[in-house]
Amino acid sequence: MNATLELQPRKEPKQARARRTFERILSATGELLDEVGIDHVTTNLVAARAGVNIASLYKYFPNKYALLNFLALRLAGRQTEAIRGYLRTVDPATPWRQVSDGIIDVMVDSSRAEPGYSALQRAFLAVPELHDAYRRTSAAISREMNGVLRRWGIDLPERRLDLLVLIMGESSAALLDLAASRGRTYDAAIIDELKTLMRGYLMAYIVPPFHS
Amino acid sequence: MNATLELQPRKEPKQARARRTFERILSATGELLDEVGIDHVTTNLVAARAGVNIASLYKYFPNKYALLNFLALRLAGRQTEAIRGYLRTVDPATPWRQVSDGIIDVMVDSSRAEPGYSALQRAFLAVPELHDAYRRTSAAISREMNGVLRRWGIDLPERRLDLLVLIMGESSAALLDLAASRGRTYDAAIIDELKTLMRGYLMAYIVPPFHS
DNA sequence: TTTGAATGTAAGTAAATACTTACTTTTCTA
DNA sequence: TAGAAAAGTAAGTATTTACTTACATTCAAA
Repeated sequence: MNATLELQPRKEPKQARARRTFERILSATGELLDEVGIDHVTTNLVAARAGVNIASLYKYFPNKYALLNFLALRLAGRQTEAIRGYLRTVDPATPWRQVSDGIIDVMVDSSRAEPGYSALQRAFLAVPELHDAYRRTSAAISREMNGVLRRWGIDLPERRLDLLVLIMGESSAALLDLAASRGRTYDAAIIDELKTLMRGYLMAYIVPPFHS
Repeated sequence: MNATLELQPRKEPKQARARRTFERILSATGELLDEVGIDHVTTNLVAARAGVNIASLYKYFPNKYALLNFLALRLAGRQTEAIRGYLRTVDPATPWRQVSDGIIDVMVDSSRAEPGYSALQRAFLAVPELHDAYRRTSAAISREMNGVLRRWGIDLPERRLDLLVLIMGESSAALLDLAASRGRTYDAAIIDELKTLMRGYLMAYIVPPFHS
């Protein structure tokens, strides 16, 4: 719609009280995204849930999409960080199948800890205002994963690797969302299938006879 | 929100002129879903794009979600029908990998022919009002696919098969959406990867050594 | 302890949005 | 071809929604 919509926060909270207000706005947004869906999340509703005045919300965010954008980037950043952390600690000798499963477990844990995550993941593509956040997030995850894929012996040009990561990221996101949407606890059966799905995909590239 | 929101059309168009109006409303909805995203699709905008009075829209649909619900069910029904048609005509001796690829091609073709399809597929889970349409659609596709999976030698209880179909459907939908969202022509590279993804998943169940 | 900066809010406004009413025009049927 | 049913619309209304203004309170540095 408006090509030049400002998506950055107006200012950072500096005092402790302000940081609490800021965080309560973000938590409320995440909760409401899960509860009522992005269609029904309004800034007035967020402020009410957070227990702050609507004017306070607009002290920190110039508009609704800046708020969603900030939350989306934060949650995606935490998820990327969790994956990075896992990859740092995992024994390099661990079989790739196990690492693949491990990454999925990390994503589940980190999504579970963050209300609104899967709703936002979905909104990334549905809401034009969030496209940019989506692209930056994808790029960050690609950087993290490209090295892993190479270590597993997948020898492809950078662009191809990015594509693989994109495929894995999108299908994982969709299935995590699905697993979360049926009851508030993640559906373990769906998570298991997601692991199988990822292993099958990777096998096509790691175990040569199955390539195409 | 409102637990008893009516989601059925108010009435069917009976005369030819009325059918045209009805169709123009639906086309406009599909186009706008692609162009501005579900967040910015309003009934007034739909009516304007369709070139009909807003009151005409409400002659046929009691509210906005009934319109989205109707369109979602129609598009999903057409996609299911296209798959059914493909499966009827395909030679039973065709290798499963080829059939798997074929189904994806059918889905691509049928999505391409229907503006708004991928946006609605995404909205299915994001908008609570569409949850029911989603469940019915999933069930219809399961009926279609369960037989195929059995013919390919996947011997699992009905509930398990439903789960596999759900996984395949969701990841396909996500990647079709992705393929459509980057430029209006479907990104062929993503479609290829989707085929690899599905074959890898099916292999885990069809080729025993790779199960688990 | 003063004072300015940071934080917070009461009470709005303008615009957007979902939806209706009251009426006219078109089409079908007997 | 009259009359009724179906279809269509001009012109709204009520509500929601995003966002602001003008002012009050709290905090921290001097």
